[in-house]
Amino acid sequence: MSTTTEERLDRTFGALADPTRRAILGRLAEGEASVMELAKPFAMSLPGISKHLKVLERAGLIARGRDRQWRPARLEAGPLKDVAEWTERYRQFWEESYERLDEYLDELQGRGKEQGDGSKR
Amino acid sequence: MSTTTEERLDRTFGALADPTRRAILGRLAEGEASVMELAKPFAMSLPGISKHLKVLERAGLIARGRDRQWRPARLEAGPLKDVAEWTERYRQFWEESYERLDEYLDELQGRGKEQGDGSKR
DNA sequence: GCGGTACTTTACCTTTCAGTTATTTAACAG
DNA sequence: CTGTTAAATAACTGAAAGGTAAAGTACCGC
Repeated sequence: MSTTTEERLDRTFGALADPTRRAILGRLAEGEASVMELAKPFAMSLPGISKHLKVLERAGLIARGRDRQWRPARLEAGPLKDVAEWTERYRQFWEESYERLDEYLDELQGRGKEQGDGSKR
Repeated sequence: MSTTTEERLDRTFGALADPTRRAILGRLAEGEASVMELAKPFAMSLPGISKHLKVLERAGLIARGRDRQWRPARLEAGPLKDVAEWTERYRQFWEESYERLDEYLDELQGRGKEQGDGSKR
């Protein structure tokens, strides 16, 4: 039951795989907000928003407070750090493609005449 | 039809929200591999792996080649760059908590006497 | 062509997900 | 206590996800 890193990433990525939930996080980056406030930009019922908040809460991306009849939500970015760290491992691969693109552009510009090119790898 | 950034992020985060698929990407970071090779570590049928590969391909995270009867997959990290950039916006929020922790530790250690501190925010 | 290897596709099943409306709980204002 | 506002919960629906077994496709070696 001890929620492994893998399970945490599952929930975090799962929570982020929805535009409404990402937009809610975007709003919360500006400060905490009530459910009504969070719902305003969306053509969605309140229970719908409530459900999204529960998903975000389960992923640890938000925490809920209490202010009289309001239950404000606030951003908890811890899981996003895990996402950033997971992603970081692949940085070389997307930077690499720019390197290859640069090479290719060099080739086009100047000495463009190596061979017919059978396979990329 | 023009696949917006939002839709691309949906598919990317969605694809990453599964441990099998993340493990496949991890394997592909070491170089391209056939479906059999990719399937080996998992207790899952070949069609299962095939489906996961299709999800990854739709998200643009892998590309498929052809080498005789094999259809090797290779990593395409472009979408991960988008993830890194999306996440970056929230960096201040997870670093912020460490700052507060640092402050707290400073307070405990040495000059613990700024003010009474009524509310955490 | 035939048999084997490496997949992909199809058809199906079960579980989860995103959304709804209707009902219930909680906190306040008179 | 009554009514109103804020939100959560329940019950339901349709669609998508994740898995399987079985059939189909593509390529190779002989």
